Amino acid sequence: MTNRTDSQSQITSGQNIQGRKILVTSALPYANGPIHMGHLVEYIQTDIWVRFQRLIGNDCTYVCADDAHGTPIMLSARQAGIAPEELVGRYFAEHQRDLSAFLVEFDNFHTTHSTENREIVEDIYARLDAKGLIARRTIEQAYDEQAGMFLPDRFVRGTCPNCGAEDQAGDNCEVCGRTYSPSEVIDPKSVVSGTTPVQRESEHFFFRLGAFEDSLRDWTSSGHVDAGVARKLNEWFEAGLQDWDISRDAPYFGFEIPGAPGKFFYVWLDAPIGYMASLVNLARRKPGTPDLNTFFAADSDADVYHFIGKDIVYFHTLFWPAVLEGAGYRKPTGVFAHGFLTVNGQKMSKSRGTFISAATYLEELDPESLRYYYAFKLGSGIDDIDWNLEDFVARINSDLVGKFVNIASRCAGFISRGFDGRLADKLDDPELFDEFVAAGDDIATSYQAREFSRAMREVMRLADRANQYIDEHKPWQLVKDESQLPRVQAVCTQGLNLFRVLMTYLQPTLPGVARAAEAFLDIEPLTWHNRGTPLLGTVINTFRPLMTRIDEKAVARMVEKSMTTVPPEPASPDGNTESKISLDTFLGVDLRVAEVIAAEAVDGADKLVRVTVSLGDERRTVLAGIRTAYDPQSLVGRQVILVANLEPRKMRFGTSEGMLLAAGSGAQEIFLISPDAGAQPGMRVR
RNA sequence: GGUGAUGUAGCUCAGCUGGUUAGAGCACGGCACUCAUAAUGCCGGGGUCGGUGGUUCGAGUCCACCCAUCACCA
Repeated sequence: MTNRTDSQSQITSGQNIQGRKILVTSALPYANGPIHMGHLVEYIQTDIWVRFQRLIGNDCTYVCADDAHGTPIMLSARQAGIAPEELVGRYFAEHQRDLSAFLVEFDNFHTTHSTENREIVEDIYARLDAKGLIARRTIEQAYDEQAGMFLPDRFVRGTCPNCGAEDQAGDNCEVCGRTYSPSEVIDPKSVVSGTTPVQRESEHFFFRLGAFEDSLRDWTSSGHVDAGVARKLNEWFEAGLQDWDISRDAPYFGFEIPGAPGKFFYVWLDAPIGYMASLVNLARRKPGTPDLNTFFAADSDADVYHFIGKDIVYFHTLFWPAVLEGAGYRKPTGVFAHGFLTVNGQKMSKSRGTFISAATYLEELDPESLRYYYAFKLGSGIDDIDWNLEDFVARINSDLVGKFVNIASRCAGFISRGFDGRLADKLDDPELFDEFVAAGDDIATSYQAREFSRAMREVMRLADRANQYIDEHKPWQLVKDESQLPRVQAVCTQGLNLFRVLMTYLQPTLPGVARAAEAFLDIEPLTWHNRGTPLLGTVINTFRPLMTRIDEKAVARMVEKSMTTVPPEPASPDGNTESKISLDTFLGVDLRVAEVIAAEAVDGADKLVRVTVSLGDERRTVLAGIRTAYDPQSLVGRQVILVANLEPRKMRFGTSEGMLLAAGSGAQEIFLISPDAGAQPGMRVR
């Protein structure tokens, strides 16, 4: 970077923020699932920032793409019985539909599975290789012989070598938190085929990240990332930078490495390059738009900003800048990381109905409500933000409808009814108007620094002020006195002008409302610069509600729709029975009255009984470890309680489709639970 | 396990480099108004700023330890 203080101030203080040529990206959504509320934090944050840049007159290009490669996509497609290209194609359309419904406005949305991306990836790889930055080494990796493929760490599961917890991922244990390699796992199983993987050798290609340590230390400490991220990066520097494995063996959905048959580029190499590919695709489709060199040439003086989640900081602040530098490109101006979304203070959960997809949200609620709520919560840091549903309803109804839109709503009627929609020729209180205009400087600084919550608070403070102003002058009383009519017109013109200034400030956050407001006021698109010129003497249109209140029932319906019957998460990883669960968690367990219609001892297992139960309209087979206490024959005809939505569990003797509730410590001490007389098979227990 | 972040009124959050009686919005109580999508305005109750100890003339703000929650560990 040639100008350290300049780029630093761009991030932190909001100075020198105009007259820039800017490229902005959001991280690429993985083409393996729908867009959900967590994704939207990032797209909405980025979109608001981009719209702000354009509003103040910067030349801002916003690109994104689907991240289409990698093992999970390959396996999902295989499971669905379709080609990966087809799977990816479905999400490509769906992702764009959902994001655009939330008013996220890309200049281009491309895919990493594209000719542009292949060209750039191959070119960058060739440049790195020519500089001796690619090392080749043989490594040992878990291999699934039945599926005929090498297994990523997370696709191996087994017993933790440290604490003995069962069914843990191949790279770390959720119970004790220890990290390890898949070869250390006890009794490992492939997630793909269920067989035991073997260790097999393969040659891999590595990017020599360590060669960039000095450069990266310099880059990360000179204002291109926020303080919290810089602290995190320090940890990694302390640990030492290791070479980065950028190749994967066939079968793999991705780009084959030129000159290395059967070797593919790792998805995380080609994903960020997808930013470039999207830009190039845009330039090819629309002549006259900026091209790759505009932003990425080593001597480019344009800005490049990446918005990402905190989980992928590593890739964007170490690998990516190093790859760029190694390939002779410039490094990003800023990498902005945000936190995760929690809902009602907890991780999004399918069983609680808080794992909400964009599509489900849109069935019930207005996208701009979410944009405002996120903006109200977002700062520049990597803290998680919480979507508290109750607070959400109150916030939108009170801030947006009760305060902000209300300013226009309560003034418009007087102007329409009394003055044929014509505004007064001068403001009633120019000083107050100027105050509103002046506040825009701080608000701009907040937007620029991604302190959206600060900006929203300031706008709402002004909205309160505007309502106070109207209340002080009481046009509804003035209107009763004929001689005061000019005052009525002036006061309401003032109110509408205050509204217009605030609408300008909210335009990045509420672009749809802004468009409707422009139509209502019959004005050209709002800009930050023309906000100081009051709207006088013109005719406005009839006011129509710009936003409507949220009905909390709609929120409840959305949660209801998002609820899926999956087993609840384990109460507590350390097995602590004292820990509390929520009512929702408990209700996630589907307990049913069941009648035993057959039971037999399982050959070869001295504890198991194969129990067939009826739920009325459905039969289940359960392998129950109760033989030490019950004679199978004695069970037939009695009623028991079945955990009906337990994930089916494969055992050596077959699959168990549920669990019977029983008290006791095991062995002889097993006491099955039964309902009182009168219960019918299939009845829900709660 | 290591590292990091967070913990301020019922809820969601501000509190910059330590400085007079700790703030906002929502919720709640009272009053006023009736233009507005039962919106708005005024007044009010409510917090030992996670805990303990320390530095300081003075700490929500700095330090140490502890507790809780969350995240990251290529």
